[in-house]
Amino acid sequence: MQKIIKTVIVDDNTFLIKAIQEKLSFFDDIQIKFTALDGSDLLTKISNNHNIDVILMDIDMPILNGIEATEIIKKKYPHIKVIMLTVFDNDENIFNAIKAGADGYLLKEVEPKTLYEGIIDTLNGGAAMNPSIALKTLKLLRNPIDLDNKKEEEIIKLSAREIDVLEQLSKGLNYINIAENLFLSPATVRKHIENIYTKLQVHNKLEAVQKAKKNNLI
Amino acid sequence: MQKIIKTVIVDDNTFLIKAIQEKLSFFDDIQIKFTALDGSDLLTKISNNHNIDVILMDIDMPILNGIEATEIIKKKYPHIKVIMLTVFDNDENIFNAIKAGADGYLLKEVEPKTLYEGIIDTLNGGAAMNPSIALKTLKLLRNPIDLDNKKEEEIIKLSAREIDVLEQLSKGLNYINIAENLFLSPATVRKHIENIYTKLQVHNKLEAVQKAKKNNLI
DNA sequence: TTTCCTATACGACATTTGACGTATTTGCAA
DNA sequence: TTGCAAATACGTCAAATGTCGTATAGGAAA
Repeated sequence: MQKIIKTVIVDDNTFLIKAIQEKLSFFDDIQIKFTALDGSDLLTKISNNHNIDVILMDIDMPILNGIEATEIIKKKYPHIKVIMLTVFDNDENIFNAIKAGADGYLLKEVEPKTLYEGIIDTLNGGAAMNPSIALKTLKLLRNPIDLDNKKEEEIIKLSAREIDVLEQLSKGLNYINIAENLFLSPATVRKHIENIYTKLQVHNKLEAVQKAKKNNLI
Repeated sequence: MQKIIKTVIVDDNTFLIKAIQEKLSFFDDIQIKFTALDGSDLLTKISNNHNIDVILMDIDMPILNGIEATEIIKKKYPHIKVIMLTVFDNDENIFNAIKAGADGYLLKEVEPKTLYEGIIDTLNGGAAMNPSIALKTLKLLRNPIDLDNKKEEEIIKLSAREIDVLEQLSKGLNYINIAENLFLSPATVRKHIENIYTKLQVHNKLEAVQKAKKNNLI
């Protein structure tokens, strides 16, 4: 018995959606649950039904593009696999898509069989990739230069003391231990952390540490 | 008319060389120019004849291993494509091979057709990669931290389900949300996390996520 | 076949965390 | 000098987390 693969297609071009649907129509175990015309449309629809295995995502879309949408989807529903399916294969898009958490990156001209195998591979814990894309990822790995630069970071200002606390927090220490290390009362540590959360607009340790790392605060 | 692909196989195990030769024997346009038993053997032979299209390179070999050999080959003969063909798929080897300039990375258990297509793709300016390898390169790209601080990672074995849960955990989701996403009871999520903690020998989310990232489990 | 592991699930309990309000001291800048 | 931000600190409460025990079903391994 084969498991049905619940699939979603996101593309602002209805002709291309049709084309993808036709490519997948050969395979009985692929079921298109729904389609969306841009990222925000996808988010709306998926909030009602996140029982989805894989999303085939275009990049260039109005309102909310595929990379932004991927970031949100992977954050909220990490179990859903996202495969970028696009005509663009420039380094920026590839790298940003990977950073956003994409599980694969294929070009739209892909053969039906290759697309299908890519979906299967991805669901089996691999990653789907065009050979040309694969080469670009190798190059990116060799030149980690481009990895850091750019990105307009919001200017988040934490006090030196708050950074101290955050640093400790990032090591997985609890309030008591942090207090001991910094010669503070646990109550103070809690207050610092409360203030940090407010400034970073997060609600728990993990998010705080992640956001801090992303903004090079620690 | 098809162009003949001049191929070299490098492996210290003659049985495996034979196996690879047999896999490629189905394809008329593949011509095995010669084989070598280790990196230095390869260098000797290739200095007499570098009219070669592609080298299938084992990693674990005496005298001069596949990664060192790749580095030298790519420096001296950049036009020759090198595809790693090995049983090892640990991060170190993958990353080092890529750094050394490998154009592809396949596992030895590869299907004949996949191997052949990998060679073709590579010669056409792409990169050959197993889906599982592809995923590892993506993870390496997302976590450029681990590129430096390798060292023999302890072998931690988590079940696929546990990795699912850990992935969700790493996004900062709470038990309830993880349960919803994975269609589980929160109690089960808690139990999974409990088991994860035991295996990773940690005692909270943050430590678990950090250790998991360090070991490229997520 | 039996055994072991995995995935699933529930309950209970103590601890930790996150959110809120409040308050005192200190040092720097307006 | 005044005022304000930062650092310090306490208390309370609800929610989330970490730890323990237990249990069942299914599948893989021995």
